[in-house]
Amino acid sequence: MNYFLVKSEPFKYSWEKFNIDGRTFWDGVRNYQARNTLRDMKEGDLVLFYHSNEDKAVMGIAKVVEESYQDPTTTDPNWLVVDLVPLESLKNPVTLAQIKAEEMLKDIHLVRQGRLSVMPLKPEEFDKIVAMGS
DNA sequence: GCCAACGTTGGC
DNA sequence: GCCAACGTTGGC
Repeated sequence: MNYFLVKSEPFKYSWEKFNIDGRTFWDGVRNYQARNTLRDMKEGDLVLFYHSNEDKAVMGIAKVVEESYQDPTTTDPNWLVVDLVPLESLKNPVTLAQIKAEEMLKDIHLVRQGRLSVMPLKPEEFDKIVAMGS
């Protein structure tokens, strides 16, 4: 079981919209490092859903239900998507400021490499953020 | 709205 | 293959 974090701008695709949809394919990744991470996602892996810009907070937990396949929004074979379903909302969204303030979380990609839109998390980092949000 | 970080592109 | 220029992202 692996753990990840994905980012979305809330006005583009929000956690609320994701919950209404019930399932989505994670498209629009146009960065090789992020693509490689998508490729590593396996069915059943857990993914934190982060809102950039307005909220700057982790909103909830999603689950990978379909491993990577060709991005249906392009014919360019370089790009992939995975299918995600929402699992649960965090009671208290965990803000970027809170994450930065945590000693064990200050080195995660979200902080160190802010522009990356899909990134791996260590199990203990995932657990920590979920615990902070409960 | 500004700016820093950083990935990508293209000229040489 | 290097590196400057440029574009994009995202925090502030």
